[in-house]
Amino acid sequence: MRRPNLIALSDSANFYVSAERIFDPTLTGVPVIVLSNNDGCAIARSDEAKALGIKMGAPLHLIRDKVERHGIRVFSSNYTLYGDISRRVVEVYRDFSPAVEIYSIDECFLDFSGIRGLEAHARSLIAAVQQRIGIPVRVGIGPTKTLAKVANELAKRNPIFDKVMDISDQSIAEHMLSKMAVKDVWGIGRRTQAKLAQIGIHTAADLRDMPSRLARQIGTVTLERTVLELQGEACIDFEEVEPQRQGMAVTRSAGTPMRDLETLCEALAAHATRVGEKLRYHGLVAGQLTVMFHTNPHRQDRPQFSTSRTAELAPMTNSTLELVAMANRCAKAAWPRDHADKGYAFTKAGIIVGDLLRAEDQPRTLFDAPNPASSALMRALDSVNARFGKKTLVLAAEGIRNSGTAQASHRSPKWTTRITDLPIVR
DNA sequence: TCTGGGGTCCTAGGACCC
DNA sequence: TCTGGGGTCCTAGGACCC
Repeated sequence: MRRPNLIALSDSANFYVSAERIFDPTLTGVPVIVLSNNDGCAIARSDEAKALGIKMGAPLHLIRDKVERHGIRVFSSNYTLYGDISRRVVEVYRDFSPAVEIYSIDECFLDFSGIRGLEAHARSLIAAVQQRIGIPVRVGIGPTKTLAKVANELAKRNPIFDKVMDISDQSIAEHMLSKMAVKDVWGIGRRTQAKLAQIGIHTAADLRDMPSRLARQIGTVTLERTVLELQGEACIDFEEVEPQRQGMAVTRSAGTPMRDLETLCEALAAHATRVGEKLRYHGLVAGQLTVMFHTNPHRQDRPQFSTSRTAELAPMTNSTLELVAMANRCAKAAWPRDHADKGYAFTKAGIIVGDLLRAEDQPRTLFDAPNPASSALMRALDSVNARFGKKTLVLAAEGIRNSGTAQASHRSPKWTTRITDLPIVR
């Protein structure tokens, strides 16, 4: 296990917007937002859009007038593009650090142990990412992950630091922590902040100085680790190789509420289908499937219902047919008996799979041999949909009402991964 | 019928993050 | 205040076993 004594956190400013800007220079210096799935709300905003008061997660229909008044440029999310740009940024990072941990699509931890001239090194990295990929990044440096996150946060908030902040020096860290609100520390959310406020802990320095046992009492071991990390003791592993992921989910809010079992099952069939595609793409099989659905929690004036049902997948599978069948069974089992009285309106449904294993590691049993016809069918299904577009072939279980309703009317081209998207090729 | 202690496994839900 | 989707980790409590 790698235990760096100096860690850098590099993150991209407004990553999705920055990715869109690479290929469209007219987006520079103007307000830009990127929307969530289904074009529901704003999930990335350029600095100019933030300055106009567009909040994270603001629903598009509520900011429509602002968008038109200020000529804000609007994009549907283009995850294929962002994923590919992210991969290219990581390649650059590898030239500046012997070990890189990919933390999210726009953040990486880098091992900076033993590097002389930390700030200059960070500035070379920033320049290289800008020049080779065209993405602006910022770097925070500290002795633990939590302190690197603190430093990155400082670099983000204070333009005066010009994108680099190094708090590996004890006295600088001391000064900075006393000025930072505790809620801005990595791992401290609203609930924990409220609890901490009750016992007079308001700044990151207060948190660092609290007894770690007390931290464990009022929070969990997670809060205790945060305290120790702020003190400079590394408690969170540096994960160079991506750990085997534990689960995978596809959940969606429904445009129109689902009021009967049939409609719910159609939505779940579509989600299970997508889960199957993701499993096969990653070469995984699942041993467990969970169905969840609930009413709108923001409408407390309406009858509330929230449930989930988990079932074992034996043998393990990534076959759409089996996933959809199991989703159906779970949905029926979980369907509320008092629905006729209450008339629940379900606004969200999802499929979660767990117990994931690489398909080649799947245990073979004598009686449950994998069905070769099914895997050949799935390969055919995937290749047709890859060639002719998503949802060219679907299971009838998805129904026809739902098909093609996903909104993405402002999608940019897949500039780096789909040659036919390039204007010159069309 | 009432009573002990200790352990594992599973699930649901909470909290947080990007 | 309103709100999207996909993750992780942790804890409490129930079921079950010896």
